[in-house]
Amino acid sequence: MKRFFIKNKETILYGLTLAALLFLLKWLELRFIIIDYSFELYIGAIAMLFTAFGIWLAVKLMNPKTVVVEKEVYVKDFTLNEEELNKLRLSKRELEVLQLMAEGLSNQEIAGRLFVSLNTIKTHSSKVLEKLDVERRTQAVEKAKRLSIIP
Amino acid sequence: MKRFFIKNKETILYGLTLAALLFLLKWLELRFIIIDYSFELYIGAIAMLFTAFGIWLAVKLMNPKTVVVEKEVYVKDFTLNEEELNKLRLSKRELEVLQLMAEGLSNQEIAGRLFVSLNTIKTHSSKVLEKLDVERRTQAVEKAKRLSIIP
DNA sequence: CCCTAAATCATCCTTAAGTATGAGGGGAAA
DNA sequence: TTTCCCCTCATACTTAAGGATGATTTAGGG
Repeated sequence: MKRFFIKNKETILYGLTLAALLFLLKWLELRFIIIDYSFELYIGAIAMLFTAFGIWLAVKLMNPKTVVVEKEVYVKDFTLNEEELNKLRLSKRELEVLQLMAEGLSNQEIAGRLFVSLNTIKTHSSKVLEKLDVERRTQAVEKAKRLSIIP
Repeated sequence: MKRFFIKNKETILYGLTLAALLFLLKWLELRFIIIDYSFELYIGAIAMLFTAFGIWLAVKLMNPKTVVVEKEVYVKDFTLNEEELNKLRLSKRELEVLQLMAEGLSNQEIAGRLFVSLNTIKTHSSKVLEKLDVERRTQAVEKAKRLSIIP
């Protein structure tokens, strides 16, 4: 119940405002008849009022622009950035290949180390480059280190 | 004169819109009298119209709200190991090439960055690999980082 | 002035890296 | 059971990297 109110806060507020305005209208209508205000003036007032209301509503609801400010944090030793690692969606094998790449091993050497064929490592390394959004292994290593995915 | 129009574009637009709406109102007024639309419905339409107008105006004119999000960037601290660097006897240019290698640049990109030909960079990089006693650039970068010759 | 190291560029060649695509097996989740 | 992802491997191809060698120019030290 409470959550319903919170969720629909803006809508309810809008409704209540309209209701309040209807009262105001009725009152103005009476005055309009009695004191003979000009119809145009009355409409003008309504227009002004709702223009203001629209502006208020837009200001309330408008999406804020986000500005990302990078804050440098100096660290001595390596702590795995799991958040970034999860974002990249690297498979276990792909991460292994990336780590061995970072040690400066060739694809052939990596294949030997993991007891699989050179072609398999080529497939993995291509996937790694793709997922890291780079074109060469040196870039991949640089980016992975920068993101603290590998030491 | 032209600049005046440009400068007050929004204000003029607002004025013209109001004028157009006055026409609309007059027209609606006639219909209101003739076909006997309910007064509340008419007011409601006006209210909706100007609410929308207000929203449009606000979106047009408002400076977007900015939200600053701080993103932490982890930077490892680096102190140059001059002793090791001297031992390697790398020339100034070779060190430059090594540094750009470490940033993940290709030989072609390094050539562009240093305003020399690809062949020149190939010569330099070969010398770097030789002096660092490695066979691939990934190894060179790994070793140079390990020896604290580059960050 | 001569010698040397550095920097530049070139050619020719080999090997490694990377791209594209397909295919088959296996395991986990729907 | 079917679907989906991972891992494996293969073929064929293009591009980048690396090795060997030689030439030219320029700046600095003896």
